[in-house]
Amino acid sequence: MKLMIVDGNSILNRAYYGVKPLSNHKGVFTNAIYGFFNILLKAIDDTGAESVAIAFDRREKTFRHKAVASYKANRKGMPEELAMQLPLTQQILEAMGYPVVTCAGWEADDILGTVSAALSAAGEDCILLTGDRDNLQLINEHVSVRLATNKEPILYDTARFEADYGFPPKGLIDLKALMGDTSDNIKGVAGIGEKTAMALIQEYGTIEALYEALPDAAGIKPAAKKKLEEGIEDAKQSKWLATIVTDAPVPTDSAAYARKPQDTAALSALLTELELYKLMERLHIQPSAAAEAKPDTTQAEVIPAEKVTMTPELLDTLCSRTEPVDFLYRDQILYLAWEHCVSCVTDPKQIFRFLTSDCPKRTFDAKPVYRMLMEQHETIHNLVLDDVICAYLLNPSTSEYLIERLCAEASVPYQTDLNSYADIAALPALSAYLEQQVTQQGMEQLLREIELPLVEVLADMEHTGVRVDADGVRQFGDRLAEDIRELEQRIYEQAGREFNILSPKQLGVILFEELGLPSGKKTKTGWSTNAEVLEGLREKHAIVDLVLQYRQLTKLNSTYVEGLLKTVAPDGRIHTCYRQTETRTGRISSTEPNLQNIPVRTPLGREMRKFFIAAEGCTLLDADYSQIELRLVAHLCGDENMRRTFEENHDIHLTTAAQVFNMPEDMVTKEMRSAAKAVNFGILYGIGAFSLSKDIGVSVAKADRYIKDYLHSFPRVEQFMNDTVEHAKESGYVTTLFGRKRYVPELRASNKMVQAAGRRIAMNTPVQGTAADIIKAAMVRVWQRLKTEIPEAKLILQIHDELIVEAPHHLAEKASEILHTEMVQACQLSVPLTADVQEGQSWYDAKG
DNA sequence: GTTTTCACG
DNA sequence: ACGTACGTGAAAACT
Repeated sequence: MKLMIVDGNSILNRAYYGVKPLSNHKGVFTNAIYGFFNILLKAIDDTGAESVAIAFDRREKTFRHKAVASYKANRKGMPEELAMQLPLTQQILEAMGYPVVTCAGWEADDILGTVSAALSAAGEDCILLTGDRDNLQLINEHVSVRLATNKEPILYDTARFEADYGFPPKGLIDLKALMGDTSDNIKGVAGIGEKTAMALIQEYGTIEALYEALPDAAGIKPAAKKKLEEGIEDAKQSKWLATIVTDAPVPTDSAAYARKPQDTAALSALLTELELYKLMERLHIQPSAAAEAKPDTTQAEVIPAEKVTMTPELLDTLCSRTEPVDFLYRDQILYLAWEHCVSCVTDPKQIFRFLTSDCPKRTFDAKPVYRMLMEQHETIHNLVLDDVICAYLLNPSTSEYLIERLCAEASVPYQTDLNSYADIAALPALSAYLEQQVTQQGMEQLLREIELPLVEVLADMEHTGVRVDADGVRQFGDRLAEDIRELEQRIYEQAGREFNILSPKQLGVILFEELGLPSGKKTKTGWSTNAEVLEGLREKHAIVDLVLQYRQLTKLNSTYVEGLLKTVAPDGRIHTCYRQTETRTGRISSTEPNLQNIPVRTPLGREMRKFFIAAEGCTLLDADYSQIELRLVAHLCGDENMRRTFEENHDIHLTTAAQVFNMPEDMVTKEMRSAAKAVNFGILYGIGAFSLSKDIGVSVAKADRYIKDYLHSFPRVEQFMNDTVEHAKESGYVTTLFGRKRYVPELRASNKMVQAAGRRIAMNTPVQGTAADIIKAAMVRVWQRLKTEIPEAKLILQIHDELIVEAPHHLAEKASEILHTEMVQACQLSVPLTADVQEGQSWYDAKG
């Protein structure tokens, strides 16, 4: 019966700093808990431990023998976000049945020391799980330590320890006695650092042996000798402090740590409340519906759903209902729910009959249903709610929306035993809850006028797709392949050997070791070789430029040429997938393929756009908003100078430069304008001097000056940013002009870096998010007008601030007028919105 | 499965 | 000592 004893505090601590911020929707932090169980469960799997005990500190006021030296007095108190996760972790462990061991006045490592010493004395093996190297002193032939690190855990036994340190595990105590440990308030011997201490312990083994040999030790420098002599009392006291005790009053019989039965209901309730769904999956735990009473309507009667046989007459009745019917369309079966009844329809004709009937309908994720119907030139009639859209509006930061999870959060009973009917049976109550929440949080208009109508618009855009000249793409790819082969040879020549140019690791070896180029920035795993670093090395060696070219060409070839060709449908068009519940700001994203990042910034990359072409007899209309985000800043903060610039349609970067550099506009140079432009963009992201300086190639001090001057010139901008952050700190979230919400839990973190990121998020989201609201509103308006006035013209692409319509030549002018009008009128602001519309046979031509 | 790089707004 | 602007998605290398 092999026991694993876990240093709970140490593992929780490591998990907290190792896992990015994570919290449930109420702002309870969960990252440490999540990381803790990942480490623990992995360790149990890997080591095959048969029983597990988890020790935690209980550092009560009770003075213990070591208190005299103000033991660990300077160890900082845990950050609040970590402290709140500690009792939760213990509760989860207890629900799982694992023994949680604490002892008033003793620390977790004392418990590890005591139990492991007792077991090994009795000849029993055990494993210690910890993130603290101090515990390595406990290793002996029966005790090994699994050390959790930022990367792979290391399993230390005596042999591994000696290989790493050059002395037996007990020597670790002596090592600390000499070199000290500030985090544990152990001072060690003044003037003796890690290097010297290592050498001494490797030579002498213990401080006792060292001091005995000291008077006539020849190998020790006189200076070190003197320090050692003076520090003898410190060394002795430090050794005592560094020794983990083995006599804590805890059970030392491994039978005392047997696992108890798991309380699955309690475990499920805890994990559901914390929204730790990944962990629940790993533990095979179902989310629980009764986590907590919610302060709202849907507490509701738990009337189990009744399965009803569908008949033509019943379907008729449903189709003419005036109350909403919930449906789900899955695997070509239509599931229906109404008034505690569930049923299903399999006949395609009947499915169409229902979906195109007049009765109000609700579903979870309508877009695929629209897509299915559009194949038959049909559409859903009278869709009044889409649950997945509501769930996204309520919290856009969720990675995945599942009916079962949402039910758990909404306290809607979820009857797993209904099997394939479980989702549909839960839908009526879930729909009611989500709709009520959206309304309560002031997002009803956003839902009704923008997001819900947009579902059909996106389905239609996907369905229509965009025509691609696949042969043209292939030829372009062939040209690239030739150039790539040539570059490859020249790079090998320069390097003196062949290697994988795309491997950052191998490239690093070539550049920084073999060619001896100056290595600057590092990533977690090695040297950074990104474009920015390489740009700086261009002058130093001819290979660098070739590598940059190679990267550009291979990127174009694999991501765009090959990637795009894979997705061209038999109709010669690409039907991208627009994702409406993906981004935290409200933007739409595009996948399979991503058509929102087709190259444009370099001449070669831009060539790609020549292959996105209009259908026969048609032309492409490309319309983009001009500086919509800066206009929004002007509107949101109410700065009069900025407002006037846009009102009079002046060059914003030029007027900004004139303001910041305090001079008339005709004195502003090109460089000054481009600096001002960089500042303007920086403002949108929550600028920092460091990044701005890199961006425009001036000193950090100068960049800092620019920012200060900017904020001084536009005090309302600074005021707005500050107010937004303050409001977000109080309420926990930020909103857009249309009421879209995003929670910013980062602002409540104690880590300064995380907090700073939270401030930038809080400043940027209202701007980026409102721009997203506006273009979505424009899309709905453009789509509706095209549909009724010129149905031959189709909206086909959206690239954040740009819309593309495909229209027959003779209708292009009318379509262009609709596109322009609906875009600029999508929202009334204190500044005008402007949109430029251009026309061409290809995307390249239409964006000249 | 994670990391690095790079494409876009 | 560290990392350094917001929001995305895809491919290749690496563990």
